[in-house]
Amino acid sequence: MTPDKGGMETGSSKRSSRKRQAVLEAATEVFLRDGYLGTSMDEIAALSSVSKQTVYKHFTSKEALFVEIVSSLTDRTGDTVHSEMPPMHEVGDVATYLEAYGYRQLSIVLTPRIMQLRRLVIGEVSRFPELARVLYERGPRRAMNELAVLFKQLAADGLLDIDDAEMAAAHFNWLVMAQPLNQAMLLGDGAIPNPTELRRTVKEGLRVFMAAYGVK
Amino acid sequence: MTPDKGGMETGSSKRSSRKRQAVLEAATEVFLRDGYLGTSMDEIAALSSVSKQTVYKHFTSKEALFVEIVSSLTDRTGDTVHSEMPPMHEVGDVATYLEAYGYRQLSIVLTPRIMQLRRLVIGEVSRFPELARVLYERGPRRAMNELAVLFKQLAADGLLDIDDAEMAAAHFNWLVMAQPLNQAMLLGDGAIPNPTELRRTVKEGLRVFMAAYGVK
DNA sequence: CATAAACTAGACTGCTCAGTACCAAAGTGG
DNA sequence: CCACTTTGGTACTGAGCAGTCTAGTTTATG
Repeated sequence: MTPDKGGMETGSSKRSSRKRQAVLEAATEVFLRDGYLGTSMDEIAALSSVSKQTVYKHFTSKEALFVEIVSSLTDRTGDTVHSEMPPMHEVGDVATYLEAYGYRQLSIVLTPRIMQLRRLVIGEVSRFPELARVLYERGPRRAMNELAVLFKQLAADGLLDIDDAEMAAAHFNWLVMAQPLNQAMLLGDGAIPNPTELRRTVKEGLRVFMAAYGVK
Repeated sequence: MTPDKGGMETGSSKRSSRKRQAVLEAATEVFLRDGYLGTSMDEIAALSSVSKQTVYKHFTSKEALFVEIVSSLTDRTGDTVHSEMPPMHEVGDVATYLEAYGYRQLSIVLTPRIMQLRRLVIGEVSRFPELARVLYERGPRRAMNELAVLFKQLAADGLLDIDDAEMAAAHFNWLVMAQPLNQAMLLGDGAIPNPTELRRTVKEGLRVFMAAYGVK
């Protein structure tokens, strides 16, 4: 038994959690690069400068390590996307706000690391359906839900002409994201557009959106 | 040497090509189900009721077999999508034509087999970048190119108000496809919408498109 | 029926891998 | 400074896999 007396239970010795962190970082890198089956525990141990024994002290199995890493990445990404966006308290007009929102969204999602995560999870849908479901919920689903809430408010304020807020959210989301996302998905990280191109994508998508949902 | 006298060179003996076909079908099923690394050549041989030797007589390696299967599937799918669509010789109005086009597109792409192909290829982007590139070219890229041609014509005829036909093609394509595609991609084949829902997706996407690109 | 080609069955090579066992070395806490 | 826990290194188990090889069997063909 560990001498776990009383209160704090942060992480026993400091060394242990340092090692754990090293394993997590190395495993993240290798899994993202080579996929689940393409990754070996020996490689993870080597890259994290840790013995295999230690890896198995912190994580019960390859599967557990994989699930932990993907879940953690998914959570952190989702939180990054949906943090600190001024809640539309009169940032000017609707179009300006939506343009900033869309550009922000795009530049976060179109990142090599996040694209690799998406590819990894999609490739493992049949082996780890839960991970894919979570990625969907915390990714596009969450974004569209929050957009729908915003759109309902804007419609109530007479700033947008929207019947079905969920549908409008999907339209906005994909008008902005779909083309660069799907392109980079298949053509690789080298096909991630530069900021100038992303700006244009957002502007043009927003133009279409406002033509359909803007107040005349 | 094979007694290959003179003209025809269809497929030497008939048995050989039957076996070859059996291997292709079995391999397609297994690769789509278990992925590249998750598939073993023994399993393919067993499922096709053929000896391993015969598998290797027809395909030089696992990699070659995989490439052949994915390429073939990609080609056939691309051809299916882009075949026999009446070339808009006055099918009525533009909206009706585009709605039929969009629905057709959606119902072909949102099929378990094609979704699995997409997932498979995306999961192997780093191992087989060529396959992903080809899937992109013959899939969305090709669809959008042909749409752009159509749009240029329609704009010239004064039936649509379009500046950038490529951009408009991307908008139409993703307004219709993005939501159900991305959803089914991550949530699995059980999340493929039924025809009624697809109809609605197309109608609503088209509504937005026409609001932005229709002539007033 | 004879001959050559294709096929089958299964063993086999050489390799990789997940997970475990063992022991010595090093860090930690009192 | 001493007991105790955590590592490191490494070898090992048991399994799977790509690809080859051998020897015998089936099939097509003239």
